Amino acid sequence: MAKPETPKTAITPTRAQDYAEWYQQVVRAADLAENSPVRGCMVIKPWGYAIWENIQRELDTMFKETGHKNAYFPLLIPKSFLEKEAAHVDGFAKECAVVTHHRLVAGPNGGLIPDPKAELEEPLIIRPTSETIIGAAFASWVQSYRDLPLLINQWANVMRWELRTRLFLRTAEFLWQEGHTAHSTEAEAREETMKMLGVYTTFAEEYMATPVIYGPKTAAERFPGAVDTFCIEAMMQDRKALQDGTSHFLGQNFSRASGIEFQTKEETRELAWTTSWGVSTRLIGSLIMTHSDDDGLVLPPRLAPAHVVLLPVFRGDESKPAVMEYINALAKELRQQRFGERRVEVEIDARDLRGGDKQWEWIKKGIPLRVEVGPRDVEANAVMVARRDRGPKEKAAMPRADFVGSIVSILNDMQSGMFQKALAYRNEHTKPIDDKREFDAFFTPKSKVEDKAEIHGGFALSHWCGDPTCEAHVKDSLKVTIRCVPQGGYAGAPWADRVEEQGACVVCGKSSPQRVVFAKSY
RNA sequence: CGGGGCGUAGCGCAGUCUGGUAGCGCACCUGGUUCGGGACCAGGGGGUCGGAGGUUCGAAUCCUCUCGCCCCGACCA
Repeated sequence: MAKPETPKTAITPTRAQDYAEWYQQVVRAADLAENSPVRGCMVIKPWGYAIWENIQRELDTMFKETGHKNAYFPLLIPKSFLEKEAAHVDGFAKECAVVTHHRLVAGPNGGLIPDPKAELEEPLIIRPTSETIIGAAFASWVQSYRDLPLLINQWANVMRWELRTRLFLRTAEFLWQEGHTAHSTEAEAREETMKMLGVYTTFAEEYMATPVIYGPKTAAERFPGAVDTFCIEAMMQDRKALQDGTSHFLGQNFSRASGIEFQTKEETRELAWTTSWGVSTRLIGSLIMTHSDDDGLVLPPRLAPAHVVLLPVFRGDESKPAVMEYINALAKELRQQRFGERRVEVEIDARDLRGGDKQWEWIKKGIPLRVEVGPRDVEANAVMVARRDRGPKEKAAMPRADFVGSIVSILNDMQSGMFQKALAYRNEHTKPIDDKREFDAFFTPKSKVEDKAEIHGGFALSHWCGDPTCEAHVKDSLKVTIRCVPQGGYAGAPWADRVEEQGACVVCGKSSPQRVVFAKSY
């Protein structure tokens, strides 16, 4: 009996059929994470966590190279701390988990209830972000201008009681890093803000193979309590924008709230200027939606948990020892190669599974290279190499020495190929638009099916007068927001020289100094 | 939190209207034939039908209340 309908793709539905469902299926097929019994919280599985560890390692190196030190602050924040900065309260109050008791007792109907006698005098908030608790520490650390700048980073989990969650993109608890710095001058704090935005841009482009547009947010999109928020924005394959990272210039708002004061050389007392900046496990969602295809995950080699899987092919048990010996030796040779700051990471999959199943499993997990080794290869001193950026059936025989000698350049080639592909896609779907009707049409799906609109839109480079009313109008009518006022990240794009043109606001027609990025977003 | 949909084996589903004591495909295990490949034959294991109450001789099925997930909206890294 022949299989009735062999699907042409490993992931069902495809991106074009149902992008949101495709995303979920890729996460599952690649074994990255799953929903946990805890509302809105995910279990990050080994393959997914390994990606996060790679993100962490590379970023951590970059933070340290720019002078930052890691530290750790409490998970719980006294409610009164959060109340210190008015805008901050407004931004986060609605999504805070609150700890009110410190003991459980047996309840009337069995089970446990919080002990009424053990209610906390002051509730504690599970940190949604740590500006206030770190601010309190900074206040006691900083006395003199000689104590500045203070350059701290924290790797931590935070919790925001999100109403609608999606694995990696928005979970109630997520992992991130938050940099917090304090400076003696505004100029220096602003410089720090931009420096870290630059670090994120470099990381996105060189490690995630993701082109990003960077620049300031509008006031409406600003971090609660910040003077200026800057971001890096990437385009997903459904052409929606995803913010990959943010860097905030906090002015003196938080130092005023937390009392971060220092004595200057001139013996005056001044408030420090602070910044904060962060990226989260959301980056993994970004990776998935930027690069993956209808056969599953595609990983940039620089962040892949492993670069190559060796798949032994046996013809009966008698060939097994020779093949395994060959594979083990090959693995050793490969691991001696260095790819970037890491060695070449090799998986050996000798599980007693059918070859086809194994191949597809690794395709779905997005490993960059699959290498088959069978008796014929042992005899010919060769390998069969398949690349994740090519078709699933496409493979090529290579002399073993050539493969070992060229694996690093193959991985580099894949890495840059992925960036170029993502860049071409983003540039293609970024359009200068001046006419309001064209703008509306750009963001309106053509299909009449309400719940499953086709992939449409992209980044509209349009003029905005700066009036929040015009911004709100676009948001209300089209669900489109201003992602950022572009300052860079688009050199060489066909439309690059049109960004800084003067023009007329696409909503009201008043004059505008430059184009901004409008898009639907995650 | 508002609107819609859905919770039945690891995954995908049927059965629910018209209560009668749980089934299909894939996955998993065993044996065999295959196999540089998303096999085939035979046999087998696995489910308190999301949870709690209720109606009934009898509930996956009817009623009430809950919890969770997905999609759309508001909010957001």
